[in-house]
Amino acid sequence: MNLNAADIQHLKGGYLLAALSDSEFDEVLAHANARTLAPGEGLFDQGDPATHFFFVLSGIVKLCRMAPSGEEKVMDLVRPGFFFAEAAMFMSGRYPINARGLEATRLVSLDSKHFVGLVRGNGDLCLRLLSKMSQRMHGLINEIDKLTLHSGAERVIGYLLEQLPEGAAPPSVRLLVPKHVIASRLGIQPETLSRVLAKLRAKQLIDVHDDMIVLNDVEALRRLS
Amino acid sequence: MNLNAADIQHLKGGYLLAALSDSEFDEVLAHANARTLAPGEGLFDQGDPATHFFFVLSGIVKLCRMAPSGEEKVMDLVRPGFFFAEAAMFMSGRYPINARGLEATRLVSLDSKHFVGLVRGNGDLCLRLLSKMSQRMHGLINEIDKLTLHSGAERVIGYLLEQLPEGAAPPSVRLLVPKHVIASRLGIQPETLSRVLAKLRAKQLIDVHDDMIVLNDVEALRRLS
DNA sequence: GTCGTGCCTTGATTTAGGTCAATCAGAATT
DNA sequence: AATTCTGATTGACCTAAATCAAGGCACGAC
Repeated sequence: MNLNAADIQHLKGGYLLAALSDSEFDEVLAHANARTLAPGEGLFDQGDPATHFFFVLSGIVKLCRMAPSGEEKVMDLVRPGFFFAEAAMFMSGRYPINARGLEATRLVSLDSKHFVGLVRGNGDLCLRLLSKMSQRMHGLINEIDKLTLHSGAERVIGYLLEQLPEGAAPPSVRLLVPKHVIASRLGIQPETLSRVLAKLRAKQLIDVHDDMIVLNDVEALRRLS
Repeated sequence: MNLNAADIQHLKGGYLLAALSDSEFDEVLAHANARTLAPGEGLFDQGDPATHFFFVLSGIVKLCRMAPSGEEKVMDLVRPGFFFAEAAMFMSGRYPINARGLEATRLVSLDSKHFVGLVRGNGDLCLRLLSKMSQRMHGLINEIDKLTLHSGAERVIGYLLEQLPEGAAPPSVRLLVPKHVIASRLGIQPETLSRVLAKLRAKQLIDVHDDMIVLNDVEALRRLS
């Protein structure tokens, strides 16, 4: 086993496992392994059998799909403290997307089959899972209508506001992934993202210093969302 | 109780309830009511407390969201034999979308709270639910990248192929909802849908007779998907 | 140093699709 | 039959964003 005490504490705090008793948690741990990803390294591909689900310890995992043209669309960026691929576990057993490390990343790999067995005997955990999944579904529904109902500029502003930490003064966002990745996440081209930011800067609504963006007028931005 | 024997049979065949024992099913039935919707009549609105989930007996239910501008975006069209709003049940307790009858519609309304209580004691049912929800999540993920990666024309073709019944000869699709509703479903304007269909017709790929569309070359269409 | 290489920005051009408006057909109402 | 209404179609136009292309700037390698 290659997880240290801090990792285990981290993992225990994750949404899905918080409902487990100590003995259940230990059992899950017995079927868990730490793993590292190099920048750009693939973890699994769309269509692979969904044998495991994962928890991010450090770094960032990119969940994306490939268009027939070869172009890739980023579906989600998973940060430390979050699970991913836990939904595929109950399905036909295939991952619906690709997962790859965006930078050097450490994660925990958990055995799907074993976990499903555990869930079968634990109603509370089961409900927690159901809630978690429907939460993510609402997120996806939101995503869909943002993509269809809102313009590129509105999506950019929405993303900035989402990323804004609670009481940060001055209100600012640090982009911890390259801009072209954010662009893909928002369904636009890097050039468009660049232009949108330039426009917002021209209107004095934000200041951009490299990957640090200061929101000068959160209220005004929220109105434009 | 205003459900007849055929309705009950229909309901029992629905995905979520097939896993129930007879006594459990009867219990659910005791908390169920039939309901009718007039064309355009609202069932619930985005933000309403999610007290019930539903099963469509006949007609079509439109699940949609309102843009700030007042324009509506159709998220899904629910046909007879399918459940909806079952995901919201486990969540914060608010519906994330509006539901309204697209035409005269009969449906069964089921008590969420009661059903959640039932799930708590039934591991099998729980897993079935989890599977069902992750299935729908995959669908939503697909939807997202169709919207971002594919052009309007491609989405139209994809929709036609989806609607195509299995061994229909000649391969044809009957549009059972108005074209402007389909357009919204696909994230385009009615005019654009009209033009796309006109273009496909010009290329001899389809024939349009009112709401009946004949696919002359399924293979070619699939290549364009 | 200088040469790459990757990432971002900026400009010029093109294009898919939205908007506006006119027309038309079918269904419903008088 | 005349009339309004609703939805579909078509055309003319416009706009947001993609695409193509050219630098700029920081970084590491040599």
